[in-house]
Amino acid sequence: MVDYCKINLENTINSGQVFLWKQIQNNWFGVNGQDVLRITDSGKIKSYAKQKIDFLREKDNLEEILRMISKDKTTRQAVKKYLGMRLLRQDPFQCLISFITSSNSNIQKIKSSLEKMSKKFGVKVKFDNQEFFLFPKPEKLANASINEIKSCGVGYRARFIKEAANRTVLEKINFEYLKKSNYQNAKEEICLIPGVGNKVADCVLLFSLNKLESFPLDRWMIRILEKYYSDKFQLETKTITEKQYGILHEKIVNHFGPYAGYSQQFLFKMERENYQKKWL
DNA sequence: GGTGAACCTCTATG
DNA sequence: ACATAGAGGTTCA
Repeated sequence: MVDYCKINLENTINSGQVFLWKQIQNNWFGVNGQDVLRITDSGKIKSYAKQKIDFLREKDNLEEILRMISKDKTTRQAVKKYLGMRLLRQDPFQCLISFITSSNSNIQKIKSSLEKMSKKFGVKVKFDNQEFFLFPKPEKLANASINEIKSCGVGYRARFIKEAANRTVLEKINFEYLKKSNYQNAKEEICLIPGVGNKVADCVLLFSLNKLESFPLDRWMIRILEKYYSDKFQLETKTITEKQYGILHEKIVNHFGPYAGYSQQFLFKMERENYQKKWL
């Protein structure tokens, strides 16, 4: 087995993609929508709901992708160091709510809010002799009051969460349609949801809707671009406006190619680890 | 079209 | 103890 084939689950889970995962002995357990997954260190998945989903994106041609995104010294280094890290294919609704919750927040707080939300609005299940709370169904959050949602510690984001859930129920957002649609179109659609801007949209597109050219630009990525790519991606304004975000994204895809999202994940992981941030 | 402020909440820092 | 800054952003004026 060539080493790029071997997954590093810990690095994968702790790379800012998912928030409701924990390690129990040699297994990782995580809530994924209306399902709970158990993954062994070697990457074998057991699904509570007996779903067959390619959660670890095992059908991606990693050899080709890693070769294609290794366009410069920085990415080559990041890819080499975190070779076993993968992008995950998450439940779209959970992913959407997670990243609406993430805005102007931090990992610990996002985790705590999502755990509270699952506990309050999700169904309790038993899997492998452990208790889990599934992620709330869209109807449940759509019917909840703003104050009930606020009690999960999400603050002003509560109304965004309710509205996103509501639009999902009413099929104003249709994830299956967005999966089939192209990047630009899917992004425009998803940005119509209040609380969803460029960054949150790109996270949802990359982590749950298979848009591998998404390249979420948050504070960290901007910092990384300034540090390693100041020659390639000159920032034209002080703050990243809607227009600048688009221009920057185009330059990024021109440089990294159609799998730019993978490069983002490696760069992000490397920089975070360099700063030795606690993920918890 | 770009800028700056406000926004919930929690934590780290002084 | 208390104030202030900052955090995987977005919206509004």
